[in-house]
Amino acid sequence: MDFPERLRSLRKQAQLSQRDLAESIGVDFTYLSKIENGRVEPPSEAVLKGIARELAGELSRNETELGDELITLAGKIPSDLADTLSRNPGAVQYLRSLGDDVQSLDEWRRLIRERRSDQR
Amino acid sequence: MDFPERLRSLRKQAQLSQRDLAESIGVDFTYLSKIENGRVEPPSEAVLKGIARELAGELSRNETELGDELITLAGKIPSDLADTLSRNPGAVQYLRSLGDDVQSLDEWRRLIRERRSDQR
DNA sequence: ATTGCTGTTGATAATCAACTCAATATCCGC
DNA sequence: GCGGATATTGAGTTGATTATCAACAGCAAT
Repeated sequence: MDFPERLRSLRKQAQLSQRDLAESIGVDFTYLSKIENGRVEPPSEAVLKGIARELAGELSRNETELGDELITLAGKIPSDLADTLSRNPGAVQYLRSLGDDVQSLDEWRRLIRERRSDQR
Repeated sequence: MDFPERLRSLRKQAQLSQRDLAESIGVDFTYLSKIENGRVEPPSEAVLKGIARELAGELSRNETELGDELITLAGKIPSDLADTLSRNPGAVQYLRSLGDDVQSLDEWRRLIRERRSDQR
């Protein structure tokens, strides 16, 4: 599911109109419409986080996690993570060392598990 | 060393004038001047890669690696890595799982070594 | 003291991202 | 099929990003 569909689906699950959601996050409702129809690029991270904040409650979901879902679906990198990356040049090298052969979601999950077991 | 200083230093090592370098990458030389003096933000990734391409030869350095150095010094994330990250939602989770306790360059180096030994 | 190279600066332009506003269309219960 | 809520569209605004251009200054060799 792409970002526009996903947003519309989540908003409907939360039983909010475009107007209601838009007003609660402080943007014009016509802008939400365009986003949901893919007529414009996904919005800024600030708006995405606003959406996550409003929807998380209604949907009983963790706000940060929902934010990350929306942000990555929108093709962006959460800015706190981006900051970590650009402050740590080694991190970029590290990702390059992984990048080519770690393409699937499962591979990333495996890395997380490995790391958890390392720490024990 | 910050980005402007580093760029000037590399350019001088390569024995190129601002004019020469600028022309070879297709920007105005006055723009390079401003960049080296920190009068403007570091340039786009396209320009940074152009710089890396031209300097790598002169300095006998790997072009991609030099590009990464410049791009991260400029406070950006190489776009191919950014793409990998946003196409792999798990990668964001993975980085979150590392982020807090992997702050130093040495830690990232250690992760790279660990991974290399895993593969053998 | 002029020529030729190098670097710096101020003003300004082009492009793009992220929106808003006014108008119009669609849907839905009555 | 009317009225009120809801959604869509086209045109325009604003600020940031990413540069260019014209002008000028320092310096070194001729």
